[in-house]
Amino acid sequence: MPTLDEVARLAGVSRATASRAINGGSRVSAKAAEAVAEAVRTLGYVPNPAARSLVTRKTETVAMVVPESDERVFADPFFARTLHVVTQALAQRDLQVVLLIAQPGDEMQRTLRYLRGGHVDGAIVVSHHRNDALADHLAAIGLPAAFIGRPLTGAEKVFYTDPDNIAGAREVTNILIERGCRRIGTITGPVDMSAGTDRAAGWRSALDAAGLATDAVVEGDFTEDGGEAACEILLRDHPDIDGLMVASDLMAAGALRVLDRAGRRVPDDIAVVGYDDLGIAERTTPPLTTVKNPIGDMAREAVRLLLAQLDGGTTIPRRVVFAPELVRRTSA
Amino acid sequence: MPTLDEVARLAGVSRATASRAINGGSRVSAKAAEAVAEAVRTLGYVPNPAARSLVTRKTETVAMVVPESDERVFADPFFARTLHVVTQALAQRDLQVVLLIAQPGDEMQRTLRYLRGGHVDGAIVVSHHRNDALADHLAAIGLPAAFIGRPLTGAEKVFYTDPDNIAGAREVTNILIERGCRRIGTITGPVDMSAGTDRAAGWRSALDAAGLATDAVVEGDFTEDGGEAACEILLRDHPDIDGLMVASDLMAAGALRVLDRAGRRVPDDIAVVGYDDLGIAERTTPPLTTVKNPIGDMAREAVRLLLAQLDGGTTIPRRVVFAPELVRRTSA
DNA sequence: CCCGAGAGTGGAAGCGCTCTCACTCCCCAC
DNA sequence: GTGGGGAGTGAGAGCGCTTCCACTCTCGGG
Repeated sequence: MPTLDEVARLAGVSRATASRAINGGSRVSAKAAEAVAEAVRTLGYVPNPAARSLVTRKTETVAMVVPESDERVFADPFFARTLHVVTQALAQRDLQVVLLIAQPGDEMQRTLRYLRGGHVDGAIVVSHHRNDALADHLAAIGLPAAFIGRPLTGAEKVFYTDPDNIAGAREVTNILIERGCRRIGTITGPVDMSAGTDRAAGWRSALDAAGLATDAVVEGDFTEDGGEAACEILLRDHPDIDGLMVASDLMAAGALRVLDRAGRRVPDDIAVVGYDDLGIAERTTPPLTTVKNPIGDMAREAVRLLLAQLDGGTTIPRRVVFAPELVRRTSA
Repeated sequence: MPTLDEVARLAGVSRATASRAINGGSRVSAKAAEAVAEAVRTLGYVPNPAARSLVTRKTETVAMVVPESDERVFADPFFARTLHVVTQALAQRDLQVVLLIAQPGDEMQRTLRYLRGGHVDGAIVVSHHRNDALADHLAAIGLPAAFIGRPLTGAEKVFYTDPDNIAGAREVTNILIERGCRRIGTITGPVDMSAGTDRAAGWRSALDAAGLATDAVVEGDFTEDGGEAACEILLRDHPDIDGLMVASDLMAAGALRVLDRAGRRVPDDIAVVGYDDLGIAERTTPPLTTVKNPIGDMAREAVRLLLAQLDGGTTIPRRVVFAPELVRRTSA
């Protein structure tokens, strides 16, 4: 592997000039720049990133942290879409993305050590839970970071983007109320995630405003099987429900299967609404009325928040909240 | 950030001893080792990876290269499973995985520069195509690598694992022949991938042996929509087919939808077999008879091949081929 | 009692790069 | 003519670490 020294020698300049020529080239004569470029070409020189980052203290790498089981990461279109957008957005700045999938426990310790070790310049965190305490940890490490989805603890210490889940859930529940449902249940997300608690809160707020009962609640886990199981419990304990707000389309798909098996027609016997609108909602039978989760926008904004920190601008945490958008189909 | 120097000073030893104590600890007295460990703990010392890899010439990082559009990467369970297994296997050796998704073109150039730049110790390549010429490129760079799936060019220069696609396709096609199909078509994979050409070759070989016509061929692209489109063409051009071998379950799922719409009963009017058995095959209607693609084994083996190179053992290319395994369901 | 082996240690070189600083030009305004 | 300033350059320090080498010290065997 050729070094900068050899490039400089071949180009007939000093190592300092060669370095300047390679990085941006300001304060370098056209002649010198050309000679260096030529030398780089003939030698096939590629800068050694370790040496470079040893002195610049930059790695040009960003971690995408997903404190979740790998099965879920790939089963849920949410992650795919997020990773896609994040990767694209960071690639424009020539930043590499390292995907860190780590559940709480040993793996998480390894991940934190990795983040603390200076392997990356910053982190994007997605699908975090209360007990991973990532916001606190990252704030303690002092690593620039942006969260997608509001952390349940330590939110005030970090940058994050969040959909207005409370408003979204309230509005979509109102669709059920307006169409005449009087006994409305919900399958929530995990209560250790803000998307879980907020959407449940929105559901409750809509029912409270309408003077309806809020006891038909089962916690789900954002998976299809979990939605199925939750729906079975719900039907058993509250057989009279005529409306159902499910906190994610994936869970709703599972719930629809259960309703179908139970012989309940949707939306006639029971109207169902979901949440997310990431492709699944239009493929269920019947297609789901749902709320759009603007993950593309959120991911892009999270990248922007991260870059703002990397560029040395802000260090005072900022947050960006996205308004919900209803998508009406035939399930309610 | 504390440095090794500070650790050494606090422990009352030299930097050299502190370094030895931290890495393995051979040739270090128990007393010194304990003092260093204590100092590391109180200082919260984490080694600087850039400095370390500058001298060791190791990065403890492995790239997983996927020359494919990001949509496909996440739509196809093949990648999820592969990435999962690779990540798990490498984590046991404390190796980080960097996911590089890059289609031919500019992105590919960036990726190659990244690989050449010494950011990673090795690479696992999956879903490569003829024109990306990755085997040639990686061999030229001299980077330790292992391919999952035989490269169509340069296969002799690299380590790879491969399922025996020809045998698998032949055997699954024989199921169609044995059940009495006489007009058997195929939807192939992309012909610029070995999985595409090999499975088509296996299909052809089975038909040749049985003395049947091999003209009902349409090329697909390993996506669900592509399978749908290919099946429509096939039905239009060869309305008399009574058997269909599809080169992937995902495409077969699309084909089944087309057959359903066309009013053809499966398997009575037309028997269908797929390939891969990664979860989709059991969820289609009817469930697919298919061939198991042992991607877990292949991925693990690829990691083993890579580690063999990293550990300085072999440099003479080796390959491991996996025998096919039929999975009988109701579609044929 | 001495010598050699081996364990443990520290000094110092050096990995490949960036960047500060001091220097030399050269040009232009006065 | 002279002085000031900007453009271009190179010497050299130093980023934090590993590792070679030389050294000391402790034993056990002859």
